[in-house]
Amino acid sequence: MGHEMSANTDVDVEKRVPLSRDRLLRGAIVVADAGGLGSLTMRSLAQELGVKPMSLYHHVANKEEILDGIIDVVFSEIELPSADPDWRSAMRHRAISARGVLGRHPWATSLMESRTNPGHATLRHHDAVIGVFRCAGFSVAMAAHAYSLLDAYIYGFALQEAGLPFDSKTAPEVAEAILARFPTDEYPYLAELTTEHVLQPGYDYGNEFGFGLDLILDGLEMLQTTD
Amino acid sequence: MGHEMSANTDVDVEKRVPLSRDRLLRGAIVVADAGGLGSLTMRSLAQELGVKPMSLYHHVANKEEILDGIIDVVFSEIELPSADPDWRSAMRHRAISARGVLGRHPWATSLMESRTNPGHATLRHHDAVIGVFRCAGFSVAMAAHAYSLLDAYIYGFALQEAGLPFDSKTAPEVAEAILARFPTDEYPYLAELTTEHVLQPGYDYGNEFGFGLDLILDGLEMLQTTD
DNA sequence: ACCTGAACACCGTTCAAGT
DNA sequence: ACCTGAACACCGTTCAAGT
Repeated sequence: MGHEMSANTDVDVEKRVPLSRDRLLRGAIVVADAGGLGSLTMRSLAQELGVKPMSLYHHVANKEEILDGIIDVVFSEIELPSADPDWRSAMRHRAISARGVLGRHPWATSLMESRTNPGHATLRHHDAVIGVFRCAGFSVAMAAHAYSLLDAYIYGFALQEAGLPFDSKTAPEVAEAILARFPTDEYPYLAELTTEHVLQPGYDYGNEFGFGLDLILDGLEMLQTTD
Repeated sequence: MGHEMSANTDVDVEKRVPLSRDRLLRGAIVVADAGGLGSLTMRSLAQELGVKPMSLYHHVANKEEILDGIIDVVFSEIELPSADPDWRSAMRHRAISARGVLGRHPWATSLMESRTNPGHATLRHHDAVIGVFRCAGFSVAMAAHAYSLLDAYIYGFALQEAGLPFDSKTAPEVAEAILARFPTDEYPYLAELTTEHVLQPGYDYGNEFGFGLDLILDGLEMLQTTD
């Protein structure tokens, strides 16, 4: 439905614009956002772009290159950390931006596993983050530790969030359905946590992000001033 | 090669054993471990089991059920946390076990994103972890925070590790190749970190896991005693 | 009850042909 | 230079038929 609408409204505009690598990648992200990574095929992408499947091969060598490309576009959407001397707030800001971007492209996090061909935006992003730590006085080894920890947390949280069977808003209904499916006495702690926490009004799994992020930043701050 | 060997040595034994859901799932994990998730097809799995593709449908409804099933088998391989009153060491032990299991099945972490149908082993595992926190005196909300944080870190680290273009041992050669491909002056901090840290003899990315894990456990310990 | 051959509607990709 | 139709070797899955 949304897919068709986009094709209908844009088709006359897009028709005259010649296909380009950039337009191809943006189209791929639109398709993946709408229907998940499984719905992104050379044929579905071609249709989104108003072109035949074989035309795509004039702008990319194969589908692998598309996947590498859209990951790099996703990275380019994450705000670079500011050169603020306050590394903690720069890192906090950047972590929140990253989580937001990964939340808008739920297919992206799991795709990073198989991509070993980082693009320009990806490398520049990594460089900027490490730079903030180094300028704040972290040793090289400590910057590596900090970066590994922070990004593991961000990606892992995004992965968990993407895996939730509900969108944070409609949690209650679904949690209740899951709870009903398994015997409460077999998983007592899970049942307790679900009823007393997840099913409480106003619960939003997304809020858990800040807790972990601040705990990690606190720990890094302590190690740095102690060092 | 390894695939063929397994088929050759086991085919006579496996032939007489009737196909079962259990044997099917174990076979699927063998195939995915050997060639990645992309190599796991109904046809390749059937061949591994010495059977025709259509026979599989007698034991599972479809491929989705296989994916749900192997994720649950992977969860069952992770050691449950001991009922040790020392929650910190129980959690540390369990985190290391989880990371090891995910490292042996690199395809598993990214698969968790799309699985919204947790099996028995998965639920029991979650229940046991939450139980350790509750028994150690964590509030329900605090147990939820702690679990979300720890698992985000574990999954995220496993995802990063799976995405490395090298296995930890052969890091130097590959890192050098990557470094050569991009201009050092464009990514100065990345270059510095690579040459002065990653390329040092004895570097193993896997060692970063302990740093983050201990920082997180320290933070949780402090919050708990303060509370 | 368990297995299977043939067939269907899909994939990514190649190749030779069109403008 | 850019696009494409037909074809190839694959997918997951259905259905009717075998033992």
